[in-house]
Amino acid sequence: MARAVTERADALPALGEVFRAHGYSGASLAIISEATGLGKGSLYHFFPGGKAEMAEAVLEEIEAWFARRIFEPLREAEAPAAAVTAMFENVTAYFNAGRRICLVGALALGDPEDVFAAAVARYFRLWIEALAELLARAGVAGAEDLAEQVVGEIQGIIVLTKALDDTTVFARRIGDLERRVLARLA
Amino acid sequence: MARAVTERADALPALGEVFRAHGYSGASLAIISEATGLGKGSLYHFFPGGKAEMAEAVLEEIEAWFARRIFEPLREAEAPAAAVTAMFENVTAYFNAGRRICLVGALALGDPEDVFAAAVARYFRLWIEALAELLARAGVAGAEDLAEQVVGEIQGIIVLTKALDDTTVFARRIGDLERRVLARLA
DNA sequence: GTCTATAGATCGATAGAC
DNA sequence: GTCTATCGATCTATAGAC
Repeated sequence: MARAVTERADALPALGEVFRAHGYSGASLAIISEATGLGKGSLYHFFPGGKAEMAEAVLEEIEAWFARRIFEPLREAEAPAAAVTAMFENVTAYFNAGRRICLVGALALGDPEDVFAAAVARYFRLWIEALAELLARAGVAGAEDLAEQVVGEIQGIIVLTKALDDTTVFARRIGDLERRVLARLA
Repeated sequence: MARAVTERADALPALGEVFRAHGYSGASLAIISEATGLGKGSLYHFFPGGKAEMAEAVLEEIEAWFARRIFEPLREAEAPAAAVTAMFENVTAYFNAGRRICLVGALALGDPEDVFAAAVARYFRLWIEALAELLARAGVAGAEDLAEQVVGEIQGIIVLTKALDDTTVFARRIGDLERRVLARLA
């Protein structure tokens, strides 16, 4: 039996899935309440700022996850090829091999009034910087350009996988992308 | 002075921009009414099915535009390099050099209950098929793979450009992508 | 902390005058 | 075809008992 929801952080995973499934505007408090198992009273107790604060908390958790599992390993890596492979493994795990979309990317496209624009921009900037730094250390020419291309391409793969409702697209395109990046390290 | 709205089609451009800016769930009839200059009475006169019919009509118009300006030229092209260049020119024009997002991609990520899933999937399938056919005729090995990669990468570029709020990302990445595709034609 | 009840606004959609 | 008025549902958010 899962631990009961006794603090904000316990509700974040379910909150993330709700926003992924319905978008920010489409995620009503009724849906959120059902998905988290928390009544409105509890939700506003944990998130006095309402839906906006819930989404912000989810974005913070996502950035923390990527910082720990993606950005920092890239910065601290000593073997570039292994670091690239590890990044794609973690990306594949996080996006559940294409069954899960990127909430940050979805908010980039669908954010009403750009309320989360700063957090969205920071996520992508941090990712590109960390990858570019690794590629530069590996002696790749145009490291910044390649990093920008790779991070963008991952987002495109997620869009395409969801659009075609076909997870083989994700596996095929992520595998191909990884091979192309590794080839640049030689 | 612009022609008055006297038929469905006249309202589609404004409708498209509303859905792009607010998403499907976030586009309320109040916003739609203001953006189109049509009262609710007129909106329901033109679109008896309400918001869902408006979005479907927009998607149909988008597919028609891409069919005429992107898919068919790819299929009918005799000079592959010129066709690729023309595709990227039309894509850049359509997405206004990165200032405009792809509504189909946004619906792929944010569609509630996947109401438009079939239209979304068809759009991407048609694009990939048309491009793959051209690449195969040009003798490119793995034409289907490259086409899938390119169409996905364009979506990623749009996401990244919007996320970073920087149209130089679009110009840089689309230019680079075009060069990489042209290199495969040699 | 969690619950019910409900406020107050806005939602999509309809009706009917013009 | 377009307008205003309005319906009933749903929305976010709050209040107050427990």
